[in-house]
Amino acid sequence: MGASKSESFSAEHNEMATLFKALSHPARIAIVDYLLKVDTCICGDIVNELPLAQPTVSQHLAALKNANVIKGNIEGTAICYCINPDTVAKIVSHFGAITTQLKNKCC
Amino acid sequence: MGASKSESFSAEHNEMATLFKALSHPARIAIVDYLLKVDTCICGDIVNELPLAQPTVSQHLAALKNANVIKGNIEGTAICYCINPDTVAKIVSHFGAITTQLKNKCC
DNA sequence: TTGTTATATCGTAATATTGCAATATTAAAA
DNA sequence: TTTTAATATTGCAATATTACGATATAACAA
Repeated sequence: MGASKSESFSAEHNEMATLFKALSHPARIAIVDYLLKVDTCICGDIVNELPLAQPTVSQHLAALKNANVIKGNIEGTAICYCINPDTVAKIVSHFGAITTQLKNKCC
Repeated sequence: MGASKSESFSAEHNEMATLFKALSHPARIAIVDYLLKVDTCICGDIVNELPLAQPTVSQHLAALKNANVIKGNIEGTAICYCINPDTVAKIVSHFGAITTQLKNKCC
């Protein structure tokens, strides 16, 4: 015992948890932030923007890609990353629902 | 080496990452969901709602409380938990900013 | 005081995450 | 083809998370 008992929870709860886990590291938040700041999606210098070694950044990018937070297109030798607006919309909608439910509370 | 290099990132990035980490487990998503479903904040039966042992649920509640996602008031023998609307507002605002930035993109 | 109920803490095992050096891969450039 | 640049993968050590039995604590009830 020790590992997460994800099978015991609903698919929706697991999906949201996976999404938040992808965003649960400052390096990955910084990557998302950077992708939003840069004008264009065409970029291949994320490694230089972070205080981490190249393999570590590659791992974080893979984690974000795996959770559909970002998309990556191969552009010659480089890779163009950009935010996946669908995933952002999913999170926005999740918190929209929470906000609505909170309005009908006393708290 | 192996631990997170959080000192190397901005306070804001760390804050958001900590918030998302609190929501990065299906049990904690389920707890938030349950607190929103229940009519009143006065509740002390969260343990029975989850497929986990009492100490484990207690740990998850502590994690959510620690990240200010929920608030807990002692009510005799039981404890009344409820969502912290300020933290929800913080996340909503974070994604509001992202959504605005995304609108000015090509992607 | 003694029991009962609700929740927290401790200790520990299983597993997951983080970070990086070394190395591999891939595609364009020379 | 050889070199170069960008990114991915492997292997491994350090650390963090998850889960739970056992036990502690805290407040009310009898």
